[in-house]
Amino acid sequence: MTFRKVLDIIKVYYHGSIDREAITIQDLTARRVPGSRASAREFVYSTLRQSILHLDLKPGTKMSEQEISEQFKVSRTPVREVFVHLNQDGLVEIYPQRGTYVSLINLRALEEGRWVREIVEKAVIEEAAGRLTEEDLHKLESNLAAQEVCYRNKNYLEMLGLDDEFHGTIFRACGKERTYEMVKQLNIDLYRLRVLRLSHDFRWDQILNQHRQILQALREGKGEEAKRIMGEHLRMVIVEKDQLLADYPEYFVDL
Amino acid sequence: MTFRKVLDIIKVYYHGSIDREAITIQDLTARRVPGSRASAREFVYSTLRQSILHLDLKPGTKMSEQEISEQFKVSRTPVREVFVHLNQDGLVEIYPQRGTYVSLINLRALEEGRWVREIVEKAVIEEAAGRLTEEDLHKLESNLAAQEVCYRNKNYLEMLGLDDEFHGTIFRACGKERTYEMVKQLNIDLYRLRVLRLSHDFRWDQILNQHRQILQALREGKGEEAKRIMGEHLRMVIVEKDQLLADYPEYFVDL
DNA sequence: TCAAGTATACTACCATGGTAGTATAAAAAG
DNA sequence: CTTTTTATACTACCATGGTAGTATACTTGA
Repeated sequence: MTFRKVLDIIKVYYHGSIDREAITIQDLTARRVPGSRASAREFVYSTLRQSILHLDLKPGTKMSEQEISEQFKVSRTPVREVFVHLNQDGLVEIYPQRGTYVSLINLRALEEGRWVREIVEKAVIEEAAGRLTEEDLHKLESNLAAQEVCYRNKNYLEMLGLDDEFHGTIFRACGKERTYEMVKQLNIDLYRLRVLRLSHDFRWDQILNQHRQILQALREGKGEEAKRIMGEHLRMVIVEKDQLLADYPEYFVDL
Repeated sequence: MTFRKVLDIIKVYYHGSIDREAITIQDLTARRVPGSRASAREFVYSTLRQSILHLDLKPGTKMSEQEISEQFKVSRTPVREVFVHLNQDGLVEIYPQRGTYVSLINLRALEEGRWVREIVEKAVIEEAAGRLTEEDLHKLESNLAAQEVCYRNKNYLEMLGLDDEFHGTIFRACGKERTYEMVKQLNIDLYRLRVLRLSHDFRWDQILNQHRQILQALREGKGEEAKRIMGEHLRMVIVEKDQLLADYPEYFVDL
């Protein structure tokens, strides 16, 4: 259980040029982007969150206050606050006086998340059809262009992020940003699963194609068709419980 | 939106019309059992959460670490952790080095919450129809009986809780507990609004009646009818923006 | 009278030490 | 060898002191 990957991410965040030993709070705050007040808490939170979502921290990994605070060169107080936050996200489990662990991927939650996502995305896309502004459509087009580049370069992790952004843009265009955040929250385990199977379990060409069709239907104001394609699109994520439990038994829980 | 802008809004209304002496949590803390296993953090969290939801702490009220920790007789550390938690719930806004305030009720979020709730509840009730076990139906019946008692006693706050429980039971029966939590989270401001208008703005008799009809339709497996009634039921909560802003200008924000 | 600068009293943020509870392994008893 | 007891090394939890940043009242200067 090493945190080397986490440290790599820290370096990337801070322009990749900071000596690991030299990272202090002062450095972090000194390099903050004007307008964004990066507190230690926020920094540790966003870093750890991403590490968990990208499976740099595997499900089940132990994360002690002590160890994390040493790695991040901050005290245990902000780390504890981050744990509370991540616990609410469902990304870590806190066992008092025993330890804090990265949550296992919950297969039941996976199914439920997909169910609600299909319900909500279908409703949203129906609202979106014909209502999107030119700017919205342009944003979606740019996103698709980026997706194509990622597809050609087989940069699937970034493609996953763009996928999320594609759907998020549609929600935002309808004034449903909070809804999108909630759906994303419910599908947080699905996200980890998709990262886990990035290279071998996805038909990225089909996904890309469906995105194109959705955009086309939206542009033409064909709500029903967009809804239909979206349904197919979301049902593509097949969760083979038995296979997953066989391949990665230590990552999953089913309750 | 800048912090400053929000602060100005709060400042004006806070000094203008909110009685500082009304912010007392002493009564609630009396319920803490000394031998209880609940951690200080959990106790403070659940107490404050309920206080905010029940409007014992009005929107816009200042809540300093110092003050809260003294009232709860705990240190500032767990209080800070609670603030992080409440902040994620959307119940408080933290302005670093400035203060922490009970969130204003967001009228946009209100509309969005109602929208997604109607979408999801309709889908759930369709799944529920004909699938509920005898135990589920019995639970719903007991709930309705309790609602009738509350109605006769004009105990509307408890009735509101039973209302939530009624809907929650249906979700749980379908294995959609997490979805329910999400919907509740998105409707957290609606809850506060309902508490605010408890006595004068609701037709509790109609609500009770609709609950009865929903249960009946569920028992008979009439999914379509249950769905229709649920739609009416949820659309009953009318949000008159202008009226609200006129009556309680200091409680709301619209962005 | 009024604007600009200063002093003071706050705030949330972070570091650190101590504590009760828990798991593990060694030692003792059967 | 097995079970029980004890010792030790952890854990998250909480209390407390100090700090940088912010707002406000006060003083100063025109």
